Amino acid sequence: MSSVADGGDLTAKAHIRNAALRLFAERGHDAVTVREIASVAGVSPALVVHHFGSKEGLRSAVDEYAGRAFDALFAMDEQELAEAMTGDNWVSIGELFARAFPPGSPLPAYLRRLLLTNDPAGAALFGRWFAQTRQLLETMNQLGATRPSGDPAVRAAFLLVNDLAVLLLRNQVAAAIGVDPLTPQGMTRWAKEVTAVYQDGAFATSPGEEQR
Amino acid sequence: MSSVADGGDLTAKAHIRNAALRLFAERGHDAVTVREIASVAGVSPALVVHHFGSKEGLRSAVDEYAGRAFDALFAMDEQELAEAMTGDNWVSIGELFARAFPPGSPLPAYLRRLLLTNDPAGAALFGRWFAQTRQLLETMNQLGATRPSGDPAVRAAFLLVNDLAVLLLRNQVAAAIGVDPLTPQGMTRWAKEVTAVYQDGAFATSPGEEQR
DNA sequence: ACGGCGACTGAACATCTGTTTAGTGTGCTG
DNA sequence: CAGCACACTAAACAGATGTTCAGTCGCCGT
Repeated sequence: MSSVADGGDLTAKAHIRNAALRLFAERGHDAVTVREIASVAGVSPALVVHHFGSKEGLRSAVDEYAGRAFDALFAMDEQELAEAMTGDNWVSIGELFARAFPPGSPLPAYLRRLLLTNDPAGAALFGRWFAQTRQLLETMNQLGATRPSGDPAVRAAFLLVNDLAVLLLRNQVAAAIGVDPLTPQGMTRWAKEVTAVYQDGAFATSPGEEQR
Repeated sequence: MSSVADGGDLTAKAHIRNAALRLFAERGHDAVTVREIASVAGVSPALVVHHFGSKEGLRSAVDEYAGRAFDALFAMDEQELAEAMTGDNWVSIGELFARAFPPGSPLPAYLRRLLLTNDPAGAALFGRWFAQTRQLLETMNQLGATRPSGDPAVRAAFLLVNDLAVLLLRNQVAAAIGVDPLTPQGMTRWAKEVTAVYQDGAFATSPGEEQR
């Protein structure tokens, strides 16, 4: 769990996994060499294949490890979550991330790789999150906390994808608005706008136009 | 412009650029070899470095080419665009893409790579789009088409990022809702929900107050 | 016809890649 | 203590990688 004390009492295998996670997240799987991972982990290249069979084995081990960490974010009681989300209090995935991981964690960046390199691990993760979002909205709907939608699947995908966008484009957003949206300050600024739009909309309902 | 007749009267240099664009978009810069690009383009590996100096040179040539194509999407008259966007008619970036590029175009996937890797080309592109989105909202605001926001920068980033998310997560979204959101059918389904949320919000206004 | 020039190629080169092999030390178990 | 399993390493290997080199071909102006 902790990534602050990387020189702690971790096993060499864990060191390798952590080094690979960080390097994969920063530069992508193919741009990172086994020798590099081994060097960062402070071991010999031969040891990483000894422990993980191959570079591909290491990759899937990291995928599984990261996937487990991500799923833990969503593993809260859904009913409780739905009740906490009354109207003006949308808990975004970004907030869950910032709450669970230390500031310098490579996990957000790894999620980006996972989702954008269309590998099966990312697809599976997205599928699970989509199902959970959809169910969450259904529950909130029954609580009267949401406006009903004519297309619940697309509505859920839209909200999920919007949340993920902040994670995926974190760096670009930070450069644009001047503050990292995953820091506390950035998050409150971001959340205020998200809440405003999700509550009242962004467009003026035009005076003469028809109301749907 | 045209990518339909790839075997047409294009110069070999253009063939190489196109092949690289497609392969880079599909599998990432580092996972593609010069020999592979040459093979797809039907030329020798030596020719690609003859024309582009190095693999890195080819990469930046492709970046520039793609960036030009992307910017062309936004190069419409802003005032006109703002007026077209009255309330229930938000023209998303995804729609601009689908309107400009043929279905099988590698450009959406390349945009994903561009924004995913933190290379300067992607950052510059996002910066330009952010500025344009912000100005568009400002214009729409003056036309009374939008609800004013307390934080225009974040509002613009939020809307831009939401649009981009559909492009970035296109495959996952397609798997989740059962239709590619960049096809006409997918776009109308998606746009309907986006419009609904942007117009009326997604949450019920606080319980006990004003149910529709 | 000729000379030059640029597109284009096959083969070679040095380097880097993931992986293998053979081996060293170390701690645990009988 | 003997035996053994396991973490770990240095060195080497085969193949792939980006790039270079020497040279061929075909076109175009003179």
